[in-house]
Amino acid sequence: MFSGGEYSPSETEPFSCLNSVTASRKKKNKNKRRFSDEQIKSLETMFKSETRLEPRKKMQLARELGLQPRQVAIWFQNKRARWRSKQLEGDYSILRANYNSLASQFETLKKEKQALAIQLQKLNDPMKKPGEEGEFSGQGAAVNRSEGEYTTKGESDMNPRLSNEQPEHGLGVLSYEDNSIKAEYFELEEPNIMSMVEPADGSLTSQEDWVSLDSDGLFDQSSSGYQWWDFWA
Amino acid sequence: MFSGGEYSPSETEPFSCLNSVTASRKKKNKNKRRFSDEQIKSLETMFKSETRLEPRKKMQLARELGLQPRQVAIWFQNKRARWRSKQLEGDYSILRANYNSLASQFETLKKEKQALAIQLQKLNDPMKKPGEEGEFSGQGAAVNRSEGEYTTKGESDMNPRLSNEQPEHGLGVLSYEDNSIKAEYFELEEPNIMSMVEPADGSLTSQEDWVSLDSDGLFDQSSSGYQWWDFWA
DNA sequence: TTATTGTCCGTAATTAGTTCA
DNA sequence: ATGAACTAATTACGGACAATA
Repeated sequence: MFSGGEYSPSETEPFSCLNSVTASRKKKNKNKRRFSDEQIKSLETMFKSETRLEPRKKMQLARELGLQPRQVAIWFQNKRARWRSKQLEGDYSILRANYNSLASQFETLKKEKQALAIQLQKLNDPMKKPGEEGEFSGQGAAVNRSEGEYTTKGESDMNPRLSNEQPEHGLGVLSYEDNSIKAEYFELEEPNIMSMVEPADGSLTSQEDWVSLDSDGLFDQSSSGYQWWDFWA
Repeated sequence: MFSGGEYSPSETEPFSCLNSVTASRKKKNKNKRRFSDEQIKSLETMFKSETRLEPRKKMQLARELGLQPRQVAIWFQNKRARWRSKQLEGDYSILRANYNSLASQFETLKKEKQALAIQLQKLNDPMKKPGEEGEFSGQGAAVNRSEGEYTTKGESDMNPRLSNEQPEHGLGVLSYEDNSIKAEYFELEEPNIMSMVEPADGSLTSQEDWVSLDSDGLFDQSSSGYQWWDFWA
């Protein structure tokens, strides 16, 4: 029902200025902004087919919905903005999932490589005692090592190319000083995990006191205190 | 009087209703909205020390700046929101950098493993023709394989744990069917790269026609058309 | 219990700066 | 080079929710 609905400042009044009204009825009324569900639905549908509106359809839509063309235009602008930030959120969780996936693949790959190295060592020199598991430290090109010499503790200088600067934000790419991957990047974000702090909320890291959550360096340099870009933007 | 900044609807008038006013001075004046630089500066400073302020200081600050307490409160809310989304952006680029780093480490690790496998094979049976390079497909626990048996084409079922559901958004974690890492996740986002499509813009993936960018599956399932959560949210 | 207060969220609308036909 | 349309950043509002008095 929501009797209110319309509201529309109409073509003749370019500004709405919904003052007073203050002491509104508790429930209904819907005295001011917030387009009606049908208006929203139409706009949404339109947006799905084209995120930008040609003047043609803008006018038409505005007439149909009883809104000013300006309002339709603004709605589309805001919608695009909202959409972009939603996009970012989605991309983020996908990227995080991919990262976690890759990380565990990395771990198993490392184990496999270790296994191969051990086998190789056994074949190479069956008499050696199995203390430090040996591996290559090579770059993949220098494969044909003579025979028995390994450098212990591989993965040390794996790829030097990562050390280029990151002028973007003064961000320093994190050079993976040790070769353990820090396991899951952020626990895959099931809502149940955050729920200890604040039960009903679907957002990502946001919360009133999320600052206290990642205290053990899960993010390595992000999301803990505040640093670099946050203020002074 | 006070043609300048102030505006403040004052304590007596809870609503502002700034219509007309239209014909404004070109440069100065700053008609309505937009607090003055000093107000902003104070607010910003305050925010830096405490992102949420107790009613005590809210009042004081409001008096100092000639704003309604409500405005101060709202400014802080909005600021917190802006800050969070900035945070997300930062986290995203860090995560992407880490992903790229990990990906290239993964590549070199894979090469190294391959190299070991080849060596092993050579030692194992020097007479065999070097067709399919053999590897383990094992899970890391079953390391001590008898000796000569390899399964060609490793990495197939590397980690089954990734296939748990992702109820969050209906997002399907992307199971890495092939073992090539797709190289750089998104080219490290130097502004110069985007500049082919739209020169001056610092945002992340946003652009009017960014849809045409990742045509070969860089994001695998993100950022190409639109799917799941975007509309119908 | 209900009423108050504070927070976050989604969103409408405004402003300033940029782009383009 | 003027103006229409866009973007990004802001200001502001109302509703949902939680803690509290």
